[in-house]
Amino acid sequence: MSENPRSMPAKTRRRQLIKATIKCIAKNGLSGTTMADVTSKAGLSLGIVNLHFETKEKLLIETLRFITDEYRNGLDKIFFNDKLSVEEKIIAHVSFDFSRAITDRDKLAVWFAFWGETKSRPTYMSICADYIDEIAKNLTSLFSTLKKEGNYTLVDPELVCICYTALSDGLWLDLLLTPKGWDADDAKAVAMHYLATQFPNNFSHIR
Amino acid sequence: MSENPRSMPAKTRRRQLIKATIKCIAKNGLSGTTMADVTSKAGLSLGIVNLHFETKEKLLIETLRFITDEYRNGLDKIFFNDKLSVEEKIIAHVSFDFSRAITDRDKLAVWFAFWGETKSRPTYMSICADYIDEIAKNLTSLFSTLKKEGNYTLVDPELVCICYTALSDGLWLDLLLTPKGWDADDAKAVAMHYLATQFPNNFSHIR
DNA sequence: ATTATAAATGAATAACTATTCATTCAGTTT
DNA sequence: AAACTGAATGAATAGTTATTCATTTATAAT
Repeated sequence: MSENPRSMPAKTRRRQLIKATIKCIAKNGLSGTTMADVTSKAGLSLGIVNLHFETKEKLLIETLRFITDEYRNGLDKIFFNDKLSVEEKIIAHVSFDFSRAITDRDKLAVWFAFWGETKSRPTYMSICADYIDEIAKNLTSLFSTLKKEGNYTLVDPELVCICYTALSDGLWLDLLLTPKGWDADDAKAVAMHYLATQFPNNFSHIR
Repeated sequence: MSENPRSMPAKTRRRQLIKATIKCIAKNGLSGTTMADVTSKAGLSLGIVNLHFETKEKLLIETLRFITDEYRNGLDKIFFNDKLSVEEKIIAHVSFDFSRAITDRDKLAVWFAFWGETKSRPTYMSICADYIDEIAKNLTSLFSTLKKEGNYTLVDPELVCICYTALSDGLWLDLLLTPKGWDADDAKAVAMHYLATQFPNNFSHIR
């Protein structure tokens, strides 16, 4: 237990507990996750969650926020990277969506656990609504720019953004539910296949 | 309470309880649904769930099966309808996916409640795995036939099936989460937009 | 009309789990 | 080294909820 000295900075402990919570949610679901589970998985004592998060509900919300921030920050780094062309940004966006960090089963389970639990949906929406909107705007503007640059006169950037977003949600669900014989690279190929229908000169034949 | 005579056929009571369960899951989530909630929503007494379903878990499973069967049966009627052309069958499939009966918010909430709850996922998979596979096979064969009939040499029917299925899953999630300004007809239009990219001679300009 | 059968009830029980807080302990200051 | 500080512990508490089952009630059979 050299990993667990008696005393640690609060941030470290909080992160340690959030990591344990992600694993517990993935194994037992939101409501199946007990304080005893989380703390024992973290190798700590039962009372420590209340010390650092006050309530179970707040621990769960912070766990969602952790994953949410990770996703938003990853995409922001791509959107605001001046060294990338529009085409490269879109490819980077898709690669990120189906990267190891995002398609990690435990983390996917947390997303869908919150989406499936109506009780926490209002809270979820208030956490996510803004950044979902921001991501949609950014992605739409990328499609819009590529439309101009590539003379794709028939493309509807907003529609493509909605379709791509729904498609990736559905592919994440597949990755979560499907036990074997299907991985993040396969899912990414499906997403690229759709983009190739809209921007054939940019995305066809890309593996 | 003329709706609730003291004694009723078991099937009627079971269906009555399942209907109430769907509403409760939509309002409070899987684990937030209590026996007291369900029975009072059904206007019956607390003990009746145990009488008809033995346990809460079995009631939840039967509720999932009810919705599952409804979906499968609806699609089967389309697939095995000899009077429809392949094109008509595909359109009917999409129309069904985004029909009132399927995009009912309460029912969508039940789907995602189960997908989000890892604990019941093995049970869920055993209920759904077979028919999911069957639906995929049927849909793929429709795309395959349309490819031949329409001389769409570049289309990959299996890929289109996977992509359409993921897309509709994602659109259902949007319908569940998005509060306003977006309905089943909008979602259907997105799905048709994708099919039009693959079979432009059949599905373009269809509202 | 009387008895038999099955459905339905809901108070009582048993099990589970979030939360509290008095106590313990490690590291720091004086 | 003695006193202090705050992080960490975990037994005890309080609240919730699935499940049981003795009793009640409606319907069917004789």
